[in-house]
Amino acid sequence: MAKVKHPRFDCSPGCPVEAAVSLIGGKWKCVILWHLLSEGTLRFSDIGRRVENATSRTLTKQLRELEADGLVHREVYPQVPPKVEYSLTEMGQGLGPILVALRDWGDQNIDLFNASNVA
Amino acid sequence: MAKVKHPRFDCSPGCPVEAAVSLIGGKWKCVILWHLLSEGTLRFSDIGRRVENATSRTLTKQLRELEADGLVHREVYPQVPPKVEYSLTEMGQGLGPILVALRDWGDQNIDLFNASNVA
DNA sequence: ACCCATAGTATCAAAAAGGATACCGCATTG
DNA sequence: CAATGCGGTATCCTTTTTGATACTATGGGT
Repeated sequence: MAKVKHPRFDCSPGCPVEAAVSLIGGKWKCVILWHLLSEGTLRFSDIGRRVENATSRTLTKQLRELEADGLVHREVYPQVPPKVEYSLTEMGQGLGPILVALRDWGDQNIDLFNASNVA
Repeated sequence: MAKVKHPRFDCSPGCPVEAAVSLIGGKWKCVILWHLLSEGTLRFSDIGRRVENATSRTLTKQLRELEADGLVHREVYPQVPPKVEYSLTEMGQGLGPILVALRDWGDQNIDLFNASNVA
């Protein structure tokens, strides 16, 4: 199910670390994944509301890539008005520890960012 | 010491997860960090040899960003021929758990990548 | 005298990512 | 009847990132 044809994937061939970052590296992907992880299934517009500052085009692209990479599941209900639900696949759920590790590190060091990020 | 003025940093303002990925998101940064973590101090050319496929210009940029972000330390020896050593700062060492989490996840799922990545 | 290694830089070009804006059909709501 | 929400698409543009290539100074080895 997963495609890793993103360009950013030719370090040490088959390097699992780069493989992983290449999947979560999009500008909004982590935020999306985080919300899906903590809130479960969400509709497109729900995600949009949680990810202010992202246009719907951008959001769509990020979600489609996540889907193509096998991290999220996209369920389309053939209704009008349309309804599309996004949720994490099993593989996507597995990202939990990574996101937690990222958050922990960020929390510990974000004061340094703010301190030197005054400009 | 750390600057987070990278563009990719305006999700939920101050989101620690995005802050972290924005620092390790460069194409070669994880590989560099990984080598510095497992091998300790390395010279520029040492890194270059471990990161085949990256031009020296690209390598320089990645390293300088890592330095500006406070993750690696750059020690210049005023010699000829030049000698420059790179090592992880304390903050950089703290990335260990993240890299391990990424690698673990990648290892568990990389077979899926290969399976569907035949093209 | 010649060549190589070191740690880059400079310039140009290409590609990839992301954003702005406008638009769609259709049903519900007012 | 008009406006709104839904889940996008289409088109264009700008920014960001990465790569290719050539070049630098110097000192040591042969």
